[in-house]
Amino acid sequence: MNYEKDRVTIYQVAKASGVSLATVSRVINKQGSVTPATRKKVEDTIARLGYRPSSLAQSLATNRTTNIGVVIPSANYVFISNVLAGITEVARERGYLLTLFATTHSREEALASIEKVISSHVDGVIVFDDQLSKDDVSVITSYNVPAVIIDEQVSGDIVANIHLSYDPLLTSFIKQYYSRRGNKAMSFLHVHNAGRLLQHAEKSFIRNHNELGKEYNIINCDDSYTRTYAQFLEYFKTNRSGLFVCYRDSIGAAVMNAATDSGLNVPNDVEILTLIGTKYARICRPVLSCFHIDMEEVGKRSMYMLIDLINNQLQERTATFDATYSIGESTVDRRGLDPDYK
Amino acid sequence: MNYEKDRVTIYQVAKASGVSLATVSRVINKQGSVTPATRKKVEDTIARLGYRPSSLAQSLATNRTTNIGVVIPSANYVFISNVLAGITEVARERGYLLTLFATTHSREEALASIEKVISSHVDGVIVFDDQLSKDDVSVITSYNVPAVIIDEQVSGDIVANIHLSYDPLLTSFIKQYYSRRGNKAMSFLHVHNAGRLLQHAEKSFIRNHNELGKEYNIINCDDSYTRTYAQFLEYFKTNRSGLFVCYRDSIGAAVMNAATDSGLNVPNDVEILTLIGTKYARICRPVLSCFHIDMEEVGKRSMYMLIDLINNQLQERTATFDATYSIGESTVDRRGLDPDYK
DNA sequence: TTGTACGCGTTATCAA
DNA sequence: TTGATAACGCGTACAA
Repeated sequence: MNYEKDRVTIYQVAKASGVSLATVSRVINKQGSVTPATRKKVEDTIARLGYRPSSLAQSLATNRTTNIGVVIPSANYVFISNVLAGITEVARERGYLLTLFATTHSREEALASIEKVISSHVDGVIVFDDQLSKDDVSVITSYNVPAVIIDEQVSGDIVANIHLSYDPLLTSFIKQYYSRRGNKAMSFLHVHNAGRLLQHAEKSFIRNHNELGKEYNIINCDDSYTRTYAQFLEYFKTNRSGLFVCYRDSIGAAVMNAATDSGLNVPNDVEILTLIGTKYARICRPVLSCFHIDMEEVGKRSMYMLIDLINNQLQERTATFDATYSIGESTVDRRGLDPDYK
Repeated sequence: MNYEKDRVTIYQVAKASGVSLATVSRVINKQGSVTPATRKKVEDTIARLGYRPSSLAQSLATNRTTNIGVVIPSANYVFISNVLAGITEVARERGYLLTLFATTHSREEALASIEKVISSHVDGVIVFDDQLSKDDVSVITSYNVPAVIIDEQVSGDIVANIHLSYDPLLTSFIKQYYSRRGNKAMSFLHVHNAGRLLQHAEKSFIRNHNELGKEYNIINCDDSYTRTYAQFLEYFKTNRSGLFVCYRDSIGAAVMNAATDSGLNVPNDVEILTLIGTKYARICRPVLSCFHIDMEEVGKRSMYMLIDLINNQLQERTATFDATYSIGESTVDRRGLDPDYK
């Protein structure tokens, strides 16, 4: 194996086949007319020399990269990697490559990502990042890069939005809870810097309680199973009941296990609701009740929308995914939610 | 916002600033000497025009992309996304962009990915894919692309390997189990097409049993929580005990929950061991006993090795990650494993 | 059907 | 300190 082999160029292939590089270009792009004989001749030398076209040069010449940028927090959450899996699948199927622009919880780095997106010449970009505002995203589109934004409304000619709808479900959950026989105090687990999705849910939680004139708690906790588990082991020494609305399954499981391990009964003493439920809600005992959106589907859909956007044939610029209530064993009420409940 | 704005080129910046494009190039690359006055002049027009250098053209000219390719199965496993998270973090910290080459369980697509890796001009590649053999990977390095291979041994000048070591731990687990008081029949859960890692473990499982002259079972199951749960709900109607070695936490949880829900006691009737344990092992009740390697650390390490490899200053071409035994409640023995146990 | 010549947006070498 | 000019590897009108 020759590791020092320099990149074989189209020019070398042309020379070795005794044709011009234009002909080689026609062969590899399968367009324009080429005699079967010359085609074979060229294909043979391509195979012999191990020629691989430089996508860099191709992109520069055609102004297309067949690369899609994906802006996501590097955070290692299951629901994020689910979105990524969906994006990945469609990308593979449609022949796109994915460039990852990972952000952190730092806003500066998020902005730096935007610069890189613009520089990188991607054909389009999918943004699923809580740190970026509308204006930040507009910068991208102002450079003529089509964008699909998940969970944030941005307008423009080459933008599409995907809306993740949790609020109506949460509203009806709260209202029905109190109207039926909600006797436990409700607490919302606030996680610092966990992003827009959680913020919206928290606002909705508070608003609903205010409207109903009900007391509620906001409990600060870390976005970590271990620490939240420890925290609630302590908590349940003095508090022996409650309904807890949690961000992710890990957090919900932490509260639930802490309750169970404190000798409390779930759901009779303590109820748990998880906002972003994944398949891990089901492996818990008791099974976690959760709100659920198929994030892989969200990823697929955003990719399909983006491709249509790129090809200028996107009809509907907004897609909404409604969360559903996955009834587990960590809540008392098993009747489901009426979405039209007033 | 002007969406029709064409890409501003270095040439336009030069013209607008009244300098040559060579000077602009010096300014954006901060090298060569430029008068503070001209520098400011250029920087101002860059800001005014909203110029962003094309990384495409830069890469073509410098023959460096600052892009790292990542070849992983699109499969949506937690341990894979953990690796990706580790890679991502170091990439961000070191200013590399990531290009994702997702493969499926189809070998053809895996080979297609290799072609794309070569075409894409990445500065290096990290391969964590069970479908690719040594020879496939050698193709990449033969094109002068440095590579770090996870869980497969490939040799060459510009290759580094990361070895995930489960076998010794599994061996001592099995030996100690029988030498102490292992009275339950051991079963290995075989998942079709789950890749090399599981294959190795299965081989090791069988070899150890043969050496000890012990009976064992191989049980085929799907790589899905739901289906495996259903399967074992059925299974436990007739089989009321056993020790089950499972691939991932989901599978282990499926068997465990099926056992518990069948009125069996874990670990007294049924014991469970998970090979690739993640943090989700701990949210289960009982807590799953598992073998564990910090996959995020694996990702980070592979990135560090690759960067060193690219810069020609990698000392140690092989890194080994030894699995540790995370003792949970799904196995009877809580004494841990002696790695030197014969 | 095939070849010539130019452009894509940079970097880098060499003069000035 | 600056400015021409030649690469980098390819696509593509246009001409032959």
